[in-house]
Amino acid sequence: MEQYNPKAVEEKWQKIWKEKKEFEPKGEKNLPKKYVLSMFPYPSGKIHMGHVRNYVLGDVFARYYRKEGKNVLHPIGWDAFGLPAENAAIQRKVHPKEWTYKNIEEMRKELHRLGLSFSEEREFATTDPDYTRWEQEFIIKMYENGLLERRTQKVNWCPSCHTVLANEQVIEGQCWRCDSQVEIRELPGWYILITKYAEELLEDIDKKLKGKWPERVLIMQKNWIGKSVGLKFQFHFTEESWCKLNSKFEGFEVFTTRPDTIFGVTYTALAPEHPIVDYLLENHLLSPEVEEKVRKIRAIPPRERQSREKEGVYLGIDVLHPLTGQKLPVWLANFVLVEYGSGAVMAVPAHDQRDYEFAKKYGLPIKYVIKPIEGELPEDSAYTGDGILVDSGEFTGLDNQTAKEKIIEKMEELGLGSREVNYRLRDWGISRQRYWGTPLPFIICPKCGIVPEKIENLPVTLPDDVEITGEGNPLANHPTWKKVKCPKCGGEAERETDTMDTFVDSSWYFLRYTTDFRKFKNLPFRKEDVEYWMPVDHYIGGIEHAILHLLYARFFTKALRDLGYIQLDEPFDHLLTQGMVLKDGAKMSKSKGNVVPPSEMIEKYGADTVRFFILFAGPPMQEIEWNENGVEGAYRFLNRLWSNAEKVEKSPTKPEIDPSNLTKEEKEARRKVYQAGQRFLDIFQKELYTFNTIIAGIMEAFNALNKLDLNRKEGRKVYTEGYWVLLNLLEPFVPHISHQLSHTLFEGKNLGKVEIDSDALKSEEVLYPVSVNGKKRGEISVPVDASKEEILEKARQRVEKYLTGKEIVREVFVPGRIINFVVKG
RNA sequence: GCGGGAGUGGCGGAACCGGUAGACGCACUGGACUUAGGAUCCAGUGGGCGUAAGCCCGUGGAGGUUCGAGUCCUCUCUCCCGCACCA
Repeated sequence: MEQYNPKAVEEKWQKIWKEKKEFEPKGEKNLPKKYVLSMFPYPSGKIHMGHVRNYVLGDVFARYYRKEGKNVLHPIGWDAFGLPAENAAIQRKVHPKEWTYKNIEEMRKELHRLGLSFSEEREFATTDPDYTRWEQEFIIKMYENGLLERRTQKVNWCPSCHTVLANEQVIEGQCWRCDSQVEIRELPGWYILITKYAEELLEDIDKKLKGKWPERVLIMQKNWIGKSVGLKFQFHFTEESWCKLNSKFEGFEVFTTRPDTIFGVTYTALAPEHPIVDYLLENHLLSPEVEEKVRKIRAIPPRERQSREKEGVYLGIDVLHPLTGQKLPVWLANFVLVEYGSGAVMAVPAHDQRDYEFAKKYGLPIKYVIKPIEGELPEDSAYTGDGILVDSGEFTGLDNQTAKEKIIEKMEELGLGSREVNYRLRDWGISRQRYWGTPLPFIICPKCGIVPEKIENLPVTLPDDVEITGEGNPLANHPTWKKVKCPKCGGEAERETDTMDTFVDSSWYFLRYTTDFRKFKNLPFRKEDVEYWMPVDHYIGGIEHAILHLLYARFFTKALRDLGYIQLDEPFDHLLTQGMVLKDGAKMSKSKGNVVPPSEMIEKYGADTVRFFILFAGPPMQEIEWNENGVEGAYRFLNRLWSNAEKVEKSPTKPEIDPSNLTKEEKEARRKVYQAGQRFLDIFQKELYTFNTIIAGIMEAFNALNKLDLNRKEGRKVYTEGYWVLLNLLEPFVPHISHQLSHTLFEGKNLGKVEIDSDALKSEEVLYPVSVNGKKRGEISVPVDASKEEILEKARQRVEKYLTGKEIVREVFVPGRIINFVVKG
């Protein structure tokens, strides 16, 4: 037999699969379906190990389900808008479009080289005008239905990318893409009102995703949405303060999650950017010293304030406590956030750590209104636990949880406040002041205001003749592109020159795949196709998308549902977040110089070896360490698999085996083969996905086969049967070598649904460990049908020396498991 | 600080419902073949003691429950990840 030549084998099968269109989904809608999707890549031009792991995992699922006879949709596409294309344009003077489509070509080739079973007819790039056309329609519909608006507000500005970022894209004050320090600017922009779906997005986490998505992703999303329930109420100014403010402000609103501590309020605090502070400054109502202090605090960016000490100043105005009528000072405090709640708080230093520190610093009174049920109030901090109310008027004596409710009710009854739900989630800013993105299909008319582009004029496409310098917005700088007639009045107007965040593009691509859209051009996707294929059964991707992409995609699905496009609440049924591929304990990156290019590894060992190693190195969720020795090990196994195939007796049918003629070793080998098969099925069906242990089982069975005496006719039959089964099990993991061997040995007839010979799994002998007082002292092998008494007798003999002179207090016999004698003396 | 996850040989990792800890692979050691081997094959490989049979110890640490604990409970240490002045 020839030597194992992975390159030749792999290229051969990749060609066959491509020619036969082996991996296209079938049109028949009565077949049971599985939709397997790995998150689509940004076409940077080169694949990295993270991609390899991502797509190989998806491929394993896809191939498994095809084996099971399912109709499988396993598509690929390109998340192709984005800044790197513009950076390339600046650095290398290539047009973003040219650069992008060239990269797609290259990456498609590299992925193809891995033998991934993708559908080709469903492939597209988000930059295709066919795709942007529908996205623009969705955006217009959202606008018409109050889910999108244009407004001017403070935004995160990345000075390096020259664009605005969504809150989700700012990580610890830095740009998610380039790590630059983000600045706050006031700019007009487009906002998707994702906050309208905050409650549903939160609810469905427990209702629909629990148990099927990794727990930590769900927790991250919950935290991001950040729901809190409490009381909203007004503080009214004292007569004097009201006059001071020229009767412009009655008071201000606060939000608290601790209405039970309302009797402990000793002061109130406003955010530095609060409108009342603005008014005080503008109208010079502060003393020079106070004004200076306020200006100083306001000069520090909110981000930076976090790390600073609590600081503030009394603003010279006072409010009245809504229940006690007590006069309370109004302070400005640097720890109050303008964007949360109403930008003002009631301060309860006794029961809130921040208020406590502030009060201590400025000598403000501290009034305790909750007493712990056990123990004492802390000496030098706030008491934030539960307890009994004291000094709280009619609520004194209640436990604080009950008091929370009662106080809210009371405030509502008196018309002083109301129950309020607050979310941390902000609206999704989708404006990007860049060229290479989907144009926002709106026209700003001096007469009519904002006017959506007419649907029949979609898509709004990008001009090809642009100059990309990195300075300013290329579309805004284009001499003619933005100059249009208003679709409504026909007058001179201007196109919106912002393009969309690329996360919009990736928020619905999985719907597009469901339809053979080259055939059905007049729709973004067919309803019946979406109904059949969605939700995605297995979605596989990196944990870095835990919030960003996954939250946006969930929102988009719900929004499109409410716009009447689909009937679906959640897009992704099961989510698998794969761990990173590390090298020398660190993420592979150019700056660390520890990148292992997949293409080199494939060239050297073949795609099957790379796939095998990645799957064997650890469970999918866990990080794995790239280890060339391990790769060698994988390569060695495939070589052995290849060269030992010559011992197999070629046959288009599985050999018939009569177990009564077999030696103990032969039976054991068969058992291991079918155990591997059983494990294979269990790991898919029980949703464990620990493919590393399937592979270990296959290796174990393979080792047992190779110990057989092949001079015996029965031995050769068992060996052949073993190959028949194991090649089938290996096929999702290492498809090329499996198909090749299967083809030459069995005419490809062994690849199909995995079937288990359950008789082969049974063993005639059972091995029992025998322990005395829980310590293993020996083992016995007994026939499966032996009686309990026979087994115990044999066990007693085996460990006799530990029993003599002792009294057996108890004999523990767990059938099929263990024997334990408890002795005394 | 809050939330989540994890600690098992020299390494990556196995261990179903509490039932032989270390499957499988890497690395290592010895041997075979060989001019040679970094190729391949065979054998060994948690630690300690012992010529051996065997004995003792062992899943971060300390307790506990149990005939029996890597697995369950309490306390504790360490590491990783996420969020972080959200009222």
